[in-house]
Amino acid sequence: MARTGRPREFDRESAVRQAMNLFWAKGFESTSLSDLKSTLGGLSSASFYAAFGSKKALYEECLAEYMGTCGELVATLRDESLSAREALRAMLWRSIEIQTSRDSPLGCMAVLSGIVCDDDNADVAELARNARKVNRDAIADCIARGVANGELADDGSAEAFTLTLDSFLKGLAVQSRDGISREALLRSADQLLSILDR
Amino acid sequence: MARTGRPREFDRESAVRQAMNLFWAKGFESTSLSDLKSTLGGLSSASFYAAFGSKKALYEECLAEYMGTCGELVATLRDESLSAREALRAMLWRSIEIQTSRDSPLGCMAVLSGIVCDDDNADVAELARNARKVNRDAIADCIARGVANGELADDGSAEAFTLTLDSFLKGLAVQSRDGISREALLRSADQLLSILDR
DNA sequence: TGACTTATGGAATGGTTAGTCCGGAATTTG
DNA sequence: CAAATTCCGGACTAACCATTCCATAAGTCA
Repeated sequence: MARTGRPREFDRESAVRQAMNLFWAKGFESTSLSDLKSTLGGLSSASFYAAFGSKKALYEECLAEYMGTCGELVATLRDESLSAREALRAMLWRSIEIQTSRDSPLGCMAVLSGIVCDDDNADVAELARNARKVNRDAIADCIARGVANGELADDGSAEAFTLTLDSFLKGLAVQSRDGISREALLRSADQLLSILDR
Repeated sequence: MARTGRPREFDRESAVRQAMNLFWAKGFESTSLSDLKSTLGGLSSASFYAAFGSKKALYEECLAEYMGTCGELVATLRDESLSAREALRAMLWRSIEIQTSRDSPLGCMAVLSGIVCDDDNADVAELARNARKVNRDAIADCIARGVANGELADDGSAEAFTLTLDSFLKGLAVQSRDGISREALLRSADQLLSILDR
């Protein structure tokens, strides 16, 4: 059943992707409605609000889009065809590749776009925080899997290693923004994994 | 020679410290002039601009204050009475203590307050970036010192280790904001240093 | 005392913010 | 064809933004 009424003049999906890149690059608060409207093809306020509801609602959509594409690490971590160590390494490499890619903003949207906020945007900060927690939990699960199948030492260091990896991962967002090269970060990631060699 | 003219009615030094806490907690852009004026004792616009020049100038002062006090890690790293490893460990512990302290905002001001910015606040972002670089260079120097005196292996991994530590350190800012406990982060930091035990 | 200097309260600046509203245009359905 | 539905351009709102201005107050110096 086709939709009745006048058809939308822009592609909503690609608009969300463009908005995602804007929020990713500038953060939630520094991205203004007029930024968004002009980037998404010069649409009017009426069109914007009819299509997306509000700036916050669009941000939420963009963050979900990000976590389902560029920021997607969970699938790698859960890939049972890889050993835990291979999965962790693949996750780090994938993340570094995306964070340092020139085809998208530097760094990680979930880290950069919603840590520091005005009080009345606390809900935006919480969305980003939840997104970060999803990744942290997936890292913990991956390590637990390695411990369970005997691949990793069962010496009580699993929680610490989760945080070590996760902190490093989040630091990458800043390093990428600061212009540290992909190659240097990759070497650093491999060195970090050598913790498992003891 | 005493200053002439009507004396200022507030303590400029303590005002800078209070402003530092505000910028630290909320970032540069989310901290508004009215936030600042009311927090610094309800002073007027005239008094604010007479004392500090502009919002950006005050931010610069606050960042310098931060780097000279709470964010001060360079002195620890250069402490020649400590071995390189001891210095690195002391630096990490000090940083975690401050970033997770309840007596000041969570996380690191140099990381949180100036990564994501509007285009016309690019100079603010650069101030914060320079502050971060100071710490990174100090870490590199400390590791170089350890290599030079034979304490650390001279196997070409120094640059990677600098980045590994520095990325972890910056990730701490996010973890602290996300409510990760001090104790867990300290365990994680010690695990990270075990890279040196190979 | 009077000249000078600096700080203060408060009003006013021009610009931007997110969001609303309305009249008209474009489409589907009957 | 007419009715119903949806979208669009653009004017509009009310709040907030950093900053400036001015008359006045409170000091020092000679």
